[in-house]
Amino acid sequence: MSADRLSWKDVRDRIRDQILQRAYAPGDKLPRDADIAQEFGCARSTVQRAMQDLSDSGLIERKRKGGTHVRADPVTRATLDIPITRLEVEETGSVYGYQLIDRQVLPVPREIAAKLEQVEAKSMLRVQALHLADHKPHILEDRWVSIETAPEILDVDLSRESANEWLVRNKPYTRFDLRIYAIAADAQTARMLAAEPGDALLVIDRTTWVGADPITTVRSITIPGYQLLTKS
Amino acid sequence: MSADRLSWKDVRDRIRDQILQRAYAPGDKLPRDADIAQEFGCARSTVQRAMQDLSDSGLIERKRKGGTHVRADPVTRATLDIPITRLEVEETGSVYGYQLIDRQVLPVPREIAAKLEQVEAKSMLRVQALHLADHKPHILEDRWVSIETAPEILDVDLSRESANEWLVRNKPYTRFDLRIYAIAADAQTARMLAAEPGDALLVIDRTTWVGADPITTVRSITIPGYQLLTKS
DNA sequence: CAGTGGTCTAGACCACGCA
DNA sequence: GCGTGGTCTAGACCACTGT
Repeated sequence: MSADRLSWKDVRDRIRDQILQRAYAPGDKLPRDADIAQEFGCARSTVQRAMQDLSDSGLIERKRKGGTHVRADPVTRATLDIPITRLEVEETGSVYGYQLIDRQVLPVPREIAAKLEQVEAKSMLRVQALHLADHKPHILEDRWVSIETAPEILDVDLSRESANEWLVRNKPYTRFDLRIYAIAADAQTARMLAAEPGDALLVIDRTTWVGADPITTVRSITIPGYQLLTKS
Repeated sequence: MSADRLSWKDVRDRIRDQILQRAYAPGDKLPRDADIAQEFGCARSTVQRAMQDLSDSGLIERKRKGGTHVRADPVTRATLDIPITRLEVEETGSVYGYQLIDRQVLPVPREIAAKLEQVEAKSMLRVQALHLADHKPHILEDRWVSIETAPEILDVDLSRESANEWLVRNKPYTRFDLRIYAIAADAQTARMLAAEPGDALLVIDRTTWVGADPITTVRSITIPGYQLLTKS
């Protein structure tokens, strides 16, 4: 009934338990991988795999020559999945809808250029759109798309397909930046989202690059009551 | 000048580039690991390591027998690190401060019990406290701590050490839940945070368990303008 | 049943970083 | 320098799951 071989998850769980039970306190040094492997009777690479997982989850810190230590300053490390808005809506069983509000090629304001880490401010495509769930407002997005990096966006019929979806499917990025904050709805935003002026709204700013080239920066304003949940 | 051996990161980058350049489109099937290994002239486990990374970052999906596919519904997957509040403040170069507002053993409201996934509502320790940065309000926390799971909390001098810090250092969890949303400041909250009533505030709810036993649930209300940033 | 990813092993060498 | 984690290899077997 008992496994005669240890999997890396078994090793991980045993080490984690030892840490939770204070056999090793925060800041303490753990034995070398090789010693742990010998103690557990498994290969060193199995211990290595377990340690990698514990390190990823923020429980321990590993350094060459320095060894493995229990983190002295524990962090809560969470994973946030931000799907395409359409899928997010459909996953709750709601009907997804989409409205293009505005689409213009405009000179880029200074603060948008800064977000994209661009020195010279050229013209970009600005797209404002509303995502609907069950025919009611869900997320209002205000987006700038680089025409240099993604010229094809000019040929996309953005009244049919959201820039969100087109970009995610057609312009993969290599790097991105997310920031999350709260704003109070102004009169115009409130009208668009069918909210009251002054309502507190969660906002998600996302900027993406491919290499050093900026693709897009978007400010997604959610309806009152919207919550972000972590996966694990 | 050139590495004669491929590292798993090299393999990952080459595969990622092929995906970015549409050699494989969303939904497409990639070759078997063994074939890729042969093509690249490396061991299969090296390809496996690369694939694991791409899978973790949400670019591909892998199934036994099913093979490896480029994700048809790309997600933005971010990592969120939430440190101890004191360290978060000190990292910005500010002076950290802390004030205990209230500490009482109270019967648990129904909605708090629900958050903790508890059926019977027993008494818990409720702690309200304010974290300061440079002597100004920073985060207001409203916390419930399970006396059954963490009885030692009753002996901690919470006017000196924050429950946040004590718990993180002394009650490691095995599971947690995070939710992030926005609220408008009510009169009392505004007063505590030196904000204006109606200000939009970012709120982080965190609940932790060890096994099936609840440890604590906390609602952290941040000052106006607070931003959450992702790590990568 | 059979194909594919997941894991384990044993051994080797490398790279980083502290002394 | 030298100790420790990081990685690579080659091969084997396992486990899941589609056909």
